[in-house]
Amino acid sequence: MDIPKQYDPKQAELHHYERWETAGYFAPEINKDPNAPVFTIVIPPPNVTGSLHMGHALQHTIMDVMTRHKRMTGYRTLWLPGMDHAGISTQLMVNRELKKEGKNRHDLGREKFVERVWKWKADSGGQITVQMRREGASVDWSHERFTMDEDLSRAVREVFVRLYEDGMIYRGNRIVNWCPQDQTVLSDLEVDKAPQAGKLFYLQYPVKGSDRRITVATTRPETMLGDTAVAVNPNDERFRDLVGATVQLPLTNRDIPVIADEYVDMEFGTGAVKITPAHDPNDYEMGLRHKLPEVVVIDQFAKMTKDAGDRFAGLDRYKAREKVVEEFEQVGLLEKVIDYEFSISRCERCKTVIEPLISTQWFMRMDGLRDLALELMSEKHKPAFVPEVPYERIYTNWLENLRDWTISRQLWWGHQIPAWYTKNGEVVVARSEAEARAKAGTSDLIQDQDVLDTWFSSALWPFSTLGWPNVTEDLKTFYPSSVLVTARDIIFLWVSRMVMMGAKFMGREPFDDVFITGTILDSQGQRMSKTKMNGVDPVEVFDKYGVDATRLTLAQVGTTDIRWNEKQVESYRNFANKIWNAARFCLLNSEGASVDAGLLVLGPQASSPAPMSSQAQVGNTAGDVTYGPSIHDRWIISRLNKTAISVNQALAAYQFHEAVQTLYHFFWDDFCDWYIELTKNDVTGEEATQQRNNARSRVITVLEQALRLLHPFMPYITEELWQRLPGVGKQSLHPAYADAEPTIMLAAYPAGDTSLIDEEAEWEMQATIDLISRVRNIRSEMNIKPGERVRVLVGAPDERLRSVYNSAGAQISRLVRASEISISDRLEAPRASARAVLVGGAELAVPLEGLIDFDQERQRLRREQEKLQSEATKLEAQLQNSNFVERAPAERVAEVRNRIADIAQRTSQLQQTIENLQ
RNA sequence: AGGCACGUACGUCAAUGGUAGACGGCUUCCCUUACAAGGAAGAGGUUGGGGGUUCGAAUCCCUCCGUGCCUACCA
Repeated sequence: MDIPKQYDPKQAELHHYERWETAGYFAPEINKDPNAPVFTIVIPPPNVTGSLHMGHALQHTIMDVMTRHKRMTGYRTLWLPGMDHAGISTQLMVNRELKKEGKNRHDLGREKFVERVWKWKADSGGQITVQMRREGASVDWSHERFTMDEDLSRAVREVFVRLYEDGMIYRGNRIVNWCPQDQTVLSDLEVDKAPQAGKLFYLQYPVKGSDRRITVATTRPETMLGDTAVAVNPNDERFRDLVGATVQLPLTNRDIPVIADEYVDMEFGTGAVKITPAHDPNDYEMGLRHKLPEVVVIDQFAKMTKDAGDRFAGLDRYKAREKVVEEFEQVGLLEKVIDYEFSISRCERCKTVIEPLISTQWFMRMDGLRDLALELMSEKHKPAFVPEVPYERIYTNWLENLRDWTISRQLWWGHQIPAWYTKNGEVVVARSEAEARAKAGTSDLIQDQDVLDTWFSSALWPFSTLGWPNVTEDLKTFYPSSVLVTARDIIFLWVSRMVMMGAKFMGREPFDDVFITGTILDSQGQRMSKTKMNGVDPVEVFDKYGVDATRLTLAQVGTTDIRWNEKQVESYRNFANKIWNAARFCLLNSEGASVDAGLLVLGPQASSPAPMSSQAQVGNTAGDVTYGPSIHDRWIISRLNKTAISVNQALAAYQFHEAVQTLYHFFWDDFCDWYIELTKNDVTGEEATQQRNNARSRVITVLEQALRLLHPFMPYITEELWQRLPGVGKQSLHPAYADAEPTIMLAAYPAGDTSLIDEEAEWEMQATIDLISRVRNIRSEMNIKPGERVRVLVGAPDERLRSVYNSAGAQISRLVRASEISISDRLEAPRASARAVLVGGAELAVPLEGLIDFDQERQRLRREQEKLQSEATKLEAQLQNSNFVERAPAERVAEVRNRIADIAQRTSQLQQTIENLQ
């Protein structure tokens, strides 16, 4: 058999995915057990414009680990993929294309433009679906959905109509975030706020009928043209007499009142605020309170209107700012200008500065929906956030302070609002134009030109993708989903809205749990972003280290923020190579052997022979009777079962880091470093004896179980190797998948069996490991050449220990390169020996005639003694404390006493040894 | 401004209130017939500072210092 010495991830990544996909292994229908429990995840739909970034790779890895684990455990699993139409992003993308052709969307007109977007999607959208296949994501592509699919669009219209009929959607005039570039309204969540250096202008307004002036401070002088009041705090002594007065608004011929409002902060600026209800959200609110007129001086293109006055009309807002300041200076009303840093709002997509404008938009009333979500949390504790702290509170606090949601957008790409207007301006909301005509009693209707916020359709994702409003089999089977995996920055934008919509239209939460992943930062601790150019491309990492190594790195990120560290991936690349070579060893020694779970049951309870390796436990048939199992055989089975139990527990608790660590150490430390080494003598025998073949079968069976355990994390290498193992086949599959062709992804996940945990074997094995480590330590410290053989003398008063050492004698000799090993009840060794103290009062000596430096040896032993002594000192101090002895659990106190006794024995043995060296 | 996290080895991160660990890096030795992407043996910590609760604190409480995130507002 020809197996390369190095694992080549690309080779393994080439074929398996396609086979899994075309064979239908990802689809829930592959599971033939009618009573199988169900596990569902809906993917957070990436933007159709997007390509894979680290955040996706992280989320997908975690979702895939869970899905593959559940699938192997026998669940009917659905991981539903799809994409979001991403209104603004996509429209921008196509706009840019048009620009290159010297056109804009208005040249095409709405219909042609939308066609063009669909064409763009067909040609170059959905890069990410290719990358997801590379990742190994076991999503069911037959369930792939797009938020603009006809079915999903129908769900959108249905929800809109029902909410409208319930009075929860309304049309109104409000101040909104307006993007002058994209020509659309934006929700608060689509606006980026960032501090920026600017200036604060102090403007003086003359008070009528007096020679006083009142000074207001502003960062946006151009808006003064639309001022309709000056506000002061009612408790402010400085302005008390001015409340009710009239001021002459400079550069205009308007008179405006001085009003009093609690909102005004006396400490800030001059304590007097100019009020521009049409161009500032807070002023707008105040305007409503005081019934102030709204003078619109800036239009939707951020240019000044004619109401700004003839001199300003048509000017860009920043030009107008300069001119206003200039004119104030000329008339001597500019008091001062100071440098001032304030935060400025920009469009999240195009980065243009937002202009607050009053405009007619559609809104969703959130109070009722909010209450439904809060009720789910308080009464059913759904959804359960992982980690619960701090996300549950962040989520509920936000809900409690929720404002109405602006749902209309002035875009062409998206779900056009299902509202029609008659000639008389009547509004008809309907599921279709036909229904609208019937309702209105006329066919002379014009549909609202706006589309819905992209997040409107995303909010329906957990049920719209399953066929709602039809009550389909999918909907009945897979709703609610089991867990949502996402990043923390869309808890409000998306998670909360799905919960509200799920509660409203499905009557229950859309998912049981919400797993919030950590954030992957760059090596400087900065967030990765396109603008900073500090992102790491997951595909490049795949190419360099392999998908499996990258997945392992990402899986252990879990919920904590971490700095990206390529060294970690490299280390898991090495781990993959270790797996490869362990398998290589097994395969090179596999003649006459076969995977057989029966060989793994070696305990006294081994019972009837019934080969059922597909059972989700590590075998259950009679073991090797002819040639009794060795300690290391019993030991590795114990370790394997402990590992399986621990990994299952960790996964159930979303402890991915724990699961990865457990698997890593089981495979590398227990299986490779000890088990393979200890079993090598038997496995590499020249003669094809039953004993050799059993040993071969056993090691290959342990390997097979380990590959299953690793599969959810490392799908490619495990499948690649598993396919090569002798003895795997249909019988390896979980019973629910009995019809499928053999694949590790449908094999039964080892559950672990507590009855196969063998503490006795673990203790005995530990004694052996201890002995080997001691001899190696001596070799190393005494600078004994690797090729040089040593004699090992062991004295063990305990009979059990002697038998342990005896039975492992050959392996020990091999691993410490001993020429001979002699075990007796009392150590008798030449004076010129290096010595060590072992467990249970046993001692060890390595005769080093002519090699030993007595001084050096004494020092080595004293260091050993000191280590023990300092530990003993601490423990004794604990025992001195009567409170500890009285109050700590008896078990704990006993532990300390035992340890002290053990140390005392070792110390005195060491003392003896040192004295004998004199 | 308010709120919330975090601070552990040189680096990145673990650790139900019970002897602080892993990986990488570092030192020494070894291309020993699965693997040098490897093997063996080591060094490295008063868990940011101070105080408290407790028999016992990395862990719980207070405080200071440092870092990050979120929310609101900054006229």
